[in-house]
Amino acid sequence: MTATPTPAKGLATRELILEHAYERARVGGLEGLSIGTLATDVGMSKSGVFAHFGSREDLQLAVLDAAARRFMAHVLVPALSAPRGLPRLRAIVAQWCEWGRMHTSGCVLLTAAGEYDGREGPLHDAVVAQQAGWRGELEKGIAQAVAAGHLRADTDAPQLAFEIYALMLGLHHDAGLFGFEQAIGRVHAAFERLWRSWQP
Amino acid sequence: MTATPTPAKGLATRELILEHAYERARVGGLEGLSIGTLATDVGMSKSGVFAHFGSREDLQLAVLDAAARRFMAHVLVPALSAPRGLPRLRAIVAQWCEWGRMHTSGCVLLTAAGEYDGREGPLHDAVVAQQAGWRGELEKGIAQAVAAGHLRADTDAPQLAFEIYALMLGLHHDAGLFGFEQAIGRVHAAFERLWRSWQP
DNA sequence: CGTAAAATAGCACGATCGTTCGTTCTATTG
DNA sequence: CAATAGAACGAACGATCGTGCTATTTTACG
Repeated sequence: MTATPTPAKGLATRELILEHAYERARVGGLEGLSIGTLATDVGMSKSGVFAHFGSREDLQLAVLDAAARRFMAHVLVPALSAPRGLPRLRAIVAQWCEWGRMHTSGCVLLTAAGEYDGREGPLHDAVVAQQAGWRGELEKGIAQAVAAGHLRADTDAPQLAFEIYALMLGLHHDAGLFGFEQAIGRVHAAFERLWRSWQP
Repeated sequence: MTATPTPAKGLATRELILEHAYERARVGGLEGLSIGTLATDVGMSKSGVFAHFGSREDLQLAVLDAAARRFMAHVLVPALSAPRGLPRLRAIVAQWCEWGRMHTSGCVLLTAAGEYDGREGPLHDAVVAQQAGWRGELEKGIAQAVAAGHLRADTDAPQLAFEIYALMLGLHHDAGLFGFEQAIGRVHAAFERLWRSWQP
């Protein structure tokens, strides 16, 4: 069926490692990743794991990238099948909430934002680029909703995108500490108020 | 003047260690704290530092507690001199924003929430207790504003407290990644809308 | 001043860290 | 079959980790 275009067979191993690393990073963050424990997870030697990435930092970058791809595939891609404008925006939020439910025990992207927002280096740059890109997607969706007349013409897209993001941060925060069910109720209520306050 | 009731002189050393540890934890989190580097910071031996806390975990708990005390002293205490109700609530938010400006490079309390929300143990419990306590203070302030007629009588205090907290999470997130000045503008705009939507 | 207690230093331990190196195994290719 | 490239292993490295122990120094008190 799906023939591997590149003959690389050991590339599947790399993917397997990233899968385990992703789960580890959800709990302990990218900074908590260690090649030794990771090697035990996948049943390989430390040097075997190490060879796939060349350095711990490159492993962390690969995990961050994998997390971003997962997020986009789970949140943005399904929402694109909803009609442009507010419906798609609502679909994005709905998928995002579902993502939050699946990641109550920790999200790699948000954890990474907290880990590297005060430092320098490739990981910081990657986090900023990832976050800026996602914010841009949000703003694009908002602009489409404005163009479709679903939101007020004078809607401040970056402002609304910020408030949406803030609510999702609140969801993740409260879900992790106080439980998802309570948090998602608050988020839904807040979003209804938010949409209403920007409706034309 | 202020005579030390307990004769402990070396207790000042403990405070000095906590001061350095607090600064370290702002960047690297409580999980990034190491007794070795901390000892170098304060110019002591590892064992000398270690003896003040008995274990790394107790050190982390002490830093977390110190951070909470600092937060309360900087945000809640000054706001208590403002009149009850909405003015005090606004004062809390204002002081909180100022706290956020001072901690653009990382806040121990928020970092800790992200580090331990998916784990078990004393640190998790301490974080939950700290966050629940602060949320309770917010709700108390909201209830007073409702009682004073500054907010609608049917105001859902936990809901409003959640939304306030979410905006502050947004401030910290955006300030760390995209700069404080841009973020604080968005937060101010969002808060004005928020107060208005709950006014009687 | 002398003495008990607290504070700090020094040293060592087992463990783990990221990384390097040389070797072995496997599979593809000519 | 022989040659070659890639993948994984195993051992070792220097460093650092948290944590015990035992001296030694410093402080507080009678």
